[in-house]
Amino acid sequence: MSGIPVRVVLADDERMVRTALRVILDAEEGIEVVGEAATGAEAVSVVRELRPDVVLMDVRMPEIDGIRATEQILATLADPPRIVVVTTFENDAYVYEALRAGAAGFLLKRAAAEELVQAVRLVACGDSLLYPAAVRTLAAEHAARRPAPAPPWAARLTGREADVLRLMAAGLTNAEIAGRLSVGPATAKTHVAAVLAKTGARDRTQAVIAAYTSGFISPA
Amino acid sequence: MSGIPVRVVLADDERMVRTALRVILDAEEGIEVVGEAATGAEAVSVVRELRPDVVLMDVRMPEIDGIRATEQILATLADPPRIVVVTTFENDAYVYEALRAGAAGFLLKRAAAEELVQAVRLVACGDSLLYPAAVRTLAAEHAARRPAPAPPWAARLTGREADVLRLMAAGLTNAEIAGRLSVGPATAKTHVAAVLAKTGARDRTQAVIAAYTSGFISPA
DNA sequence: ATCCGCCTCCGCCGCACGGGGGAGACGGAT
DNA sequence: ATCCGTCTCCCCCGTGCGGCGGAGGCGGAT
Repeated sequence: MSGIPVRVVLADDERMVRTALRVILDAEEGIEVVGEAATGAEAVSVVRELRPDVVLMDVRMPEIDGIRATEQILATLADPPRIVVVTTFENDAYVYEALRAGAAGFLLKRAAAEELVQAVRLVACGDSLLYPAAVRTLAAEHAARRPAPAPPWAARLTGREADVLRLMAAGLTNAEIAGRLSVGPATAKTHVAAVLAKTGARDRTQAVIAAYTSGFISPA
Repeated sequence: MSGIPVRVVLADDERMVRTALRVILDAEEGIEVVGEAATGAEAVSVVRELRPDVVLMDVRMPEIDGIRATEQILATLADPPRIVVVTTFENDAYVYEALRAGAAGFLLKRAAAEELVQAVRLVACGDSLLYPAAVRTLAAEHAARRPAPAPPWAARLTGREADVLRLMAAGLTNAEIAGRLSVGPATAKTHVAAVLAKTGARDRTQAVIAAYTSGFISPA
């Protein structure tokens, strides 16, 4: 490292913010702020011209917001810079939008100067991402979805009943379920009735809903 | 910062890895490796005794793996250290498990020394998380789930029909839907029929399935 | 040998459901 | 003034569905 400095472009509609960031970053060894932009459109052209290593991109900007600017930069440039999206609010929607747009990192404006510097260094040298507490939410959300809220009745279902519930959740009628399982229609009905009783569902629709909401089957 | 050094504990079953990490980290200003552990159980007791700021935890270890060790540390200690999980493989399952266990960060063993150092500094100074490319997957997964696979019929549903579909997906019968919307049963039936036609569903169950799988309503 | 859980089937019955029509009222679009 | 989409409601009809009870076979547990 530190052979050639990390070249950074700042994109923010407020001059003061840009100045503050520039002061912080220019004071650092191996980091050089090479350009600024006040709008999303300007950011795109500046980046296209200067080809920086890292872009600090504000989300809220006139003309084109940071998200779209990020999309455009990543879509139109070969070997694009790593883009760190900067925002004031820890708004989930922005985080996800930024990630979807292809941002390499995400940073809050209230982040400490150290965090800012490390963020720039980090995204510059690796394919790593930097994150504020928002990731906790993302991760927790994902984690919460994984082990499922534990369906209490799932364990009580017999193997055959589980099969039937899966087929019910696929939208099959009793007759179709019977055909698929190579059993008589009466048998299918019996299993369905058992599933309804064990899931506490009033009808097959509620049973299917329970199957989805409990994670017994995934929407995918 | 740099007032008091960041105190780090290394947990990895291979001595060579521990040594390598120690060499890298000890060379850094403001970072001090204060302890090592070769097993998950050992990691728990060492951390309990030394109270470090950061723990670099290998996932694959004898007796207790890194994930469980992380869980135990976070569950039993007040003011626990920030734990960075280190692994060789970019295995998604490990990432999610680690996050679920409460790890503050995630790092690949093939990460550059710089990344390692910055990871330690980062988790030590803020509530920030550090990430390798695996986050891309996580984020992409989340992003992919957000805008939904675009339900083509959703736009074709009228406001009332959308209401009805939501109530259908809640497990209500036609009569109940009518009551909830303060309309006659016949009207509810009409709307239901329209929903079935537009979603291409054969019966209400299939319509509800479509609502779930298309993201029209969320399992949560 | 006995019990119990699971799977397999059988009837009967009531009803909500879904298909196929038609119809009136309101509002916005042109 | 006319059309069209939406919401509202009505009829009939067939049937799949769900509730009820009963039955036989088969395997494991004790």
